[in-house]
Amino acid sequence: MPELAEVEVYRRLAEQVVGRVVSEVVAPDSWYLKRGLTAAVAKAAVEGRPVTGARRTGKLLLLDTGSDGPVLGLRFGMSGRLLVDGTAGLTDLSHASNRELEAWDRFALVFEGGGDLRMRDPRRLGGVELDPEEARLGPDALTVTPSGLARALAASAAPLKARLMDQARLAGVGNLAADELLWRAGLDPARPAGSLSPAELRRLHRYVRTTLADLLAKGGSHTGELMDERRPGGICPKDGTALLRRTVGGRTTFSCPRHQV
DNA sequence: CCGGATGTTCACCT
DNA sequence: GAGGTGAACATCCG
Repeated sequence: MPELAEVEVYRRLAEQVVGRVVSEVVAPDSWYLKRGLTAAVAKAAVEGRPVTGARRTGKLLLLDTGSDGPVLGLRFGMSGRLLVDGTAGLTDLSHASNRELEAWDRFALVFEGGGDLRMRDPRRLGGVELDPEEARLGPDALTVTPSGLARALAASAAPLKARLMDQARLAGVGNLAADELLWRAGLDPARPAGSLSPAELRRLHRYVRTTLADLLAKGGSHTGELMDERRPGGICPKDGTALLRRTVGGRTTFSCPRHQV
């Protein structure tokens, strides 16, 4: 589920806990703690500290704990959700069931005075780390500049879609958003990333930003126009051509063989 | 029953 | 070095 749009919704939800003081860290699943983090270390690092900021770069949600405190980095994988005070940031799930089990709660912050922030993740593909290397991520796709995008694609033989989803070069574009924005931009996902003309680069930059903003405004990465056609027999909503289904950059990819060139 | 799914990381090839 | 592939995680759905 979570791509940039979903994580931005989570970030806005997390703003509700800014100003609250962490009374307890609940980390029952050691597998969910990444890069050597342990429950004991996490507790010692943030218990008693206030949450002072809720930021986001790409799909990484960052919680600040004061100028002298660590940063908590939250990743949601494909099935992770955020709940604050028992309320989920997203209830409109594309095809996931609405089954909810507390057994899937992998990490939580409990606050003084009540309330909590929980990560609920059935598949355990997400995780929590302390002081994530934010510099390892490329510029956020929602606000990337033309030159930032050009750098992400520069002189590469890799497929355009693979580069757009490379979080170290451009942060936030997931599989669904990549297909949607390339479809809107009329660009073939398998084109070598370095083969775009200056005009195509400008066009792509415009569609990266507007598509992600649009998906965010509609409430999720599954709200694109291409979503309903991501199935056998799907057709291009623009021209009715049978969509092409293939693997590009290791991920299932749908595109229109007529207008995406 | 089988295959695939909105993500990331890593080992192992070419 | 640059890409590509498959595995792992655990659950649900068609």
